Amino acid sequence: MVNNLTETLNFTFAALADPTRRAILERLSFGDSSVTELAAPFDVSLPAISKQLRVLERAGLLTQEKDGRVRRCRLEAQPMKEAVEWIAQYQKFWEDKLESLANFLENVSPEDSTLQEQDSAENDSEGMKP
Amino acid sequence: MVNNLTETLNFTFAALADPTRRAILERLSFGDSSVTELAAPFDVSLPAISKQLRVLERAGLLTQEKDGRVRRCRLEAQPMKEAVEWIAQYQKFWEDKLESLANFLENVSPEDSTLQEQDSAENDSEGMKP
DNA sequence: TTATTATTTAACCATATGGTTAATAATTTA
DNA sequence: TAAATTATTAACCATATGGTTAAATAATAA
Repeated sequence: MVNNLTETLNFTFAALADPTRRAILERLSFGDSSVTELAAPFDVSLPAISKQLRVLERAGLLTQEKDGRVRRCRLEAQPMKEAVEWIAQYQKFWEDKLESLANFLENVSPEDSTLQEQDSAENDSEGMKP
Repeated sequence: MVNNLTETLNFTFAALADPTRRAILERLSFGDSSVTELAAPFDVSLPAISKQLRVLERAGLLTQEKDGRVRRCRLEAQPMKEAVEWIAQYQKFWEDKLESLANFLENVSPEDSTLQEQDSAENDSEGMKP
């Protein structure tokens, strides 16, 4: 595990950059899970998953507890909090963007100024709950 | 630039995983900047920074606008919003943790239950504004 | 005790990343 | 026009990443 902010952010963002690892975290958000269970949805070998778990562990996003021959994996969300807090300093930049868009729309067509989240759902399974 | 959520998250988190790139983004949060200006604080070559800018561009976190022989770099925060929204689904996990800690402290010493952010400031310059 | 199950470690491979120096392109200044 | 400035591209290198298969370790079941 990691002790200072810079390393926490390095390892946390790196861990979150892989879709398999993000899917593993989503699975764990429904409850603790064994390694085999975690590996099941993916078309890769168990050692591959084992490596992904090391990466998540390094970031402090996952802990393993030995329970007989099974290892119970648990989500640890704390590093995400630090990641979100780092990103939060930029919030005003994307909010400003939205506000100027909102203002633009208001000026152009005052009757229809609803801001709609454009959802590029095409070819995208992120966020699917199993 | 990137069109679907999974790729946005892949590239955005990957871009944020490097401390040099995060520092570049912080610099840009104070205003647009040339490549040379961006490179100045770092002890690496200009081509190295140029590569980092490509990574930020790939994630849609930066745009460059040609202005004579200078390229004006600009922060684009939108992908961070998507990153934060992905992480936000885990918010309750770190909040629950804090709450149970708060409850624990209340039970142990009801007079001194203030939650203090432990700040491991040692060897850590993240978040320093230039 | 011998299998079986769960998981990791070891050794390897291809590709990605982050850095270098040298050369090139484009623009401005002298 | 020649020189200087800004930045990129090219070619290269070391290390990291994400995958593989085979072997090893540990615990439960037969």
